[in-house]
Amino acid sequence: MTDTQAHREQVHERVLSWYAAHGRDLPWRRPEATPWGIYVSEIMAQQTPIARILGPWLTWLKRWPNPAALAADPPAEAIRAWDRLGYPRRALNLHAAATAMVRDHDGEVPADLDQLRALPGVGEYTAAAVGSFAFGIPAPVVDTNVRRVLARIALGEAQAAPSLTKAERDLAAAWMPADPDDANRWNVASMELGALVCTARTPGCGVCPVADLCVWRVAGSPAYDGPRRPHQGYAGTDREVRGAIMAIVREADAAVPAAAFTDVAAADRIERAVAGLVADGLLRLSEQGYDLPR
DNA sequence: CAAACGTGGAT
DNA sequence: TATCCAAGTTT
Repeated sequence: MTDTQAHREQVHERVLSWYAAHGRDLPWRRPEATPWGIYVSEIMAQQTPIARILGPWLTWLKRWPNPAALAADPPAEAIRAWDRLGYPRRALNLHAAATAMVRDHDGEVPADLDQLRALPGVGEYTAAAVGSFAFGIPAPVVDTNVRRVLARIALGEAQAAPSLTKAERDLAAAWMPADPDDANRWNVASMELGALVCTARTPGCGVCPVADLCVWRVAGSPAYDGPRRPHQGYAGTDREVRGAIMAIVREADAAVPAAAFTDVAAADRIERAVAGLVADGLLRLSEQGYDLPR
């Protein structure tokens, strides 16, 4: 009974109606949301909890309602507006992508998977997500939520492997409903199920619409026995130093001298972090010191 | 392919 | 307090 075509269709039905009743009313999901708004939401959501991007998204879209508006401002403004969302290269990428949209796509978000994928900061996931949510292209959207949902429902495993495998891509593709509209709804609905019910830490199997169809659940929710995801530390890393330096430069009114960073860490670590930030284009060295790119 | 890349809330 | 985890991408 498990993982047959009939099983999948039953799961589709239940998850789609669950989403219709319980999906969140996020601003980029509303009918009036533009491809640009959806694009910005996807970049902001990379490795970042949805709750944390809500405010910044509203601010961002009000200030830069379309790609041309953002492209008209210097990258420094995008980096400042990004504030503490993390991975500030995403702000730089967003600005560069807006510039590319103006230059190559008539100021619009391209409605094509390959053209999306060619934009800076857009990988396999984001291209599929923007394609599906903004343009109705029924590409499999395989994010961390979908991976976990499929691992449990279809494979009977508590969690997905540490990194996306070809087997998982194939599985996600096989699970796509044949009808394009259903496929696009399945993308957002299965992601939402993973975000709200089929969560990593304490899954809400008691309220899950497909608990009785879940291979993992039916097997008694066995513990994960595969390889663990490598632990990503932060304290003592260059990332920590880079973050502290960027915070100082963001909040300064003018270029700051290197001396402004001395309290952040040991001199050699500061030197390495600054060099990296300059190489990444997040920092610029002028006569007066370091500032954001213009 | 492994490792780098920010930040903060939850357990 | 320590670790985990969050709509990934790039090199």
